[in-house]
Amino acid sequence: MKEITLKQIAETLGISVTTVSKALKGYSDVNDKTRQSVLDLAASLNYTPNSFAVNLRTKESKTIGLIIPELVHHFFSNVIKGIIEEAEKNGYLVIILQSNESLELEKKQIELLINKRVDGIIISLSNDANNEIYLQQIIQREIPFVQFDKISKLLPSSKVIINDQKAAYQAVKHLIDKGCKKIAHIRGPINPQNAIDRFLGYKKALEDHNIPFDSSLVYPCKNVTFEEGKQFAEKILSEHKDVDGIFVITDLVAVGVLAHFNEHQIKVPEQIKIIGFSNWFMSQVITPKLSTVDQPSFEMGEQAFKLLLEEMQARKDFLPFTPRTIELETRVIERESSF
Amino acid sequence: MKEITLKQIAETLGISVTTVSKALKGYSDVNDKTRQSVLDLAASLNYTPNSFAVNLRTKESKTIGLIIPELVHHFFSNVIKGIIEEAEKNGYLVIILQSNESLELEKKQIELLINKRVDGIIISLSNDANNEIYLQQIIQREIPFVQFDKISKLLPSSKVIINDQKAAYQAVKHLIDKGCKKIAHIRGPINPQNAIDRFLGYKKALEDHNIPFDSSLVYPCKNVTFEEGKQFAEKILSEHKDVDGIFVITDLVAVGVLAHFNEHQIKVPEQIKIIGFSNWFMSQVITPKLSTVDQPSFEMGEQAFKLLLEEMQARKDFLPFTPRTIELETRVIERESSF
DNA sequence: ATAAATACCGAAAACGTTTTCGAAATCACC
DNA sequence: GGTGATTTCGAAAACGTTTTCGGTATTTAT
Repeated sequence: MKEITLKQIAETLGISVTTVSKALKGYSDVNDKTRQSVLDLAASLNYTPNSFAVNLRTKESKTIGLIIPELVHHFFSNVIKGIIEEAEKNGYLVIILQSNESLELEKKQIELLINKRVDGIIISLSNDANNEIYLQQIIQREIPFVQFDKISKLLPSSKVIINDQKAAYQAVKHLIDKGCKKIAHIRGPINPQNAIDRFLGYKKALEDHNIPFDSSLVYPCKNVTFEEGKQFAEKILSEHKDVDGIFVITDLVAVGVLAHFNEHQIKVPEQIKIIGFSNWFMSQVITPKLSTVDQPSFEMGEQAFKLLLEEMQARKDFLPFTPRTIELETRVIERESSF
Repeated sequence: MKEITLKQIAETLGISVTTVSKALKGYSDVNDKTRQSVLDLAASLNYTPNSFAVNLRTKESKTIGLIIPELVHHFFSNVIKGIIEEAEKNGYLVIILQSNESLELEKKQIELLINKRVDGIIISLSNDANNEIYLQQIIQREIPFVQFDKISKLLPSSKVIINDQKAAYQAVKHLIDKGCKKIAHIRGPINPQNAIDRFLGYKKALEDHNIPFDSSLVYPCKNVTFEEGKQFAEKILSEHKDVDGIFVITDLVAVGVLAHFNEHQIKVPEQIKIIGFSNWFMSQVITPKLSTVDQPSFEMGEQAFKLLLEEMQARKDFLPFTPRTIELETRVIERESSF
């Protein structure tokens, strides 16, 4: 069971390696008959080119790298799915790494991918990352590079994002429209851009509707977990009895809030209305069904790969490339938790 | 910004490429001083070996392929996480593909991975796959190969599984112990081995406890979705009013059942007790909390990679390798839905 | 002093492909 | 039959690394 090579085909056919290669690659300077005999033999031997050699020769591997903070997460799995499917359509494979929200790991993984000489890199940053040198180095080395969701605005690369500020604004406005007067916000960690933007959207919606902003109504998550949702729900109840609405950074945490309220006979939406973020599958399954902001995760993955492909092709053709940013639409989904 | 190569280092140092390579790889036949100068220069130039060339020369890429039926799935994301982490520890990267339960895609993807010459393949089969030729070909070509979860028993490869029959037996026995007399089973599709085994476990538990097996109490899923759970819940109620227990193939479907019962004021566990499978995170969040069978998904991933590594190393050293099967432990988790 | 052992280095082949460039052979045309 | 165009082919270089093998030069032992 030895590997079939061009050389073997050439020898059994009594022609040169060059001609075999050309025949297989559809060059015009090879006779129809010889081409046919090459194709026939290659097919019967089940020949496939040695990709290691092709990589070396062509300097590309048709493989891209993807780094995400956390794999086991509805939003990210959907993005990954979008990336993989779009990549496969275009003949690319995807190597996935997860940073576990660790700067150290993220750095190491980027170097890993660069050393592997992937054709491009897609990344959603860990919480603490920002304008780190190891990120700038990707751009300096002219490696095609796309950020999505959790991005560094400073880094001049292509990006796929939603307008977090606007989306949050609409979510909070929805609560206000439903009659809420005192709205708390369970926000994400301090650093990530999208947590900041959602917070700003929350604040602006209040101001635009003449509701005074009260910083004691803002509760920052550390790990963005179900458990934190339960804890903050309790804290909110004890610190601000008259809160009648909560805008939560993401559905998972909002479900924690709901769980706590269910256990303590707090009526949602009668006493407190809740809206989450990202339209997790489970949010329409629990009781009461959770209102949320739909975030097109699968499409985000597709677009991220498309942007990367643009840059990869531009670089290959030595064309100039200027990064693009794609902003996807979101929409409020009204369900029982904010009726 | 040109790529640094051994040749460049050799030329600036006035020595041969050979010596540079040896110095970097710690060969003993190179003088300490020359080694040091090579290491220094390499470090200052930020040299990293061209992996395409290394791959070609060493005939390995330190990359493995992983094919799963569906990425957006709590169980599979956890397995993937286990595989990636274990692989990274050992210097391997992971290319992920998803078959979407399509035989066609699965076949194409395996060929893709073989042509990419990955060092090994880990797979969880799509529902319809069994002993297909394209699977046998992996083994014939002596590509290190591990199956997990949804496996083909006939295929002589390493495997990581749970004892589905035993686990199902224990789940049903749990319902019986709790007093259930007429237990329905919402099972998986006809083909996959684990659906078959869980069904057999269900049947055996009934027989061992003198409960007659009634095939009209078995409801096979097609797509194993939340929606199917709701539909079967309704069907069971209309066809068998006196059912007092249901064993469901997986938590997601069981949550659908619960949702339907909640909507129609069927009391769980008072009227009907329910137990699911795989200990999905959500199962302890919904009301009532779902009893289930814990399936160690992360560990399954770790073990799968370890088995693959064993085989990869054996092949590299031309040692004989006989496939191993690792069976992981499961345990029934009792929660509110079966009190 | 010579012989044998050791330390250090480099030429060269090999991995398998792609592509350039020139040569040979065939053809068309007057 | 001679010229030029066209068709068809292959030699060779290149991608960057690893490893074998032999050759000096130096050291050690006698």
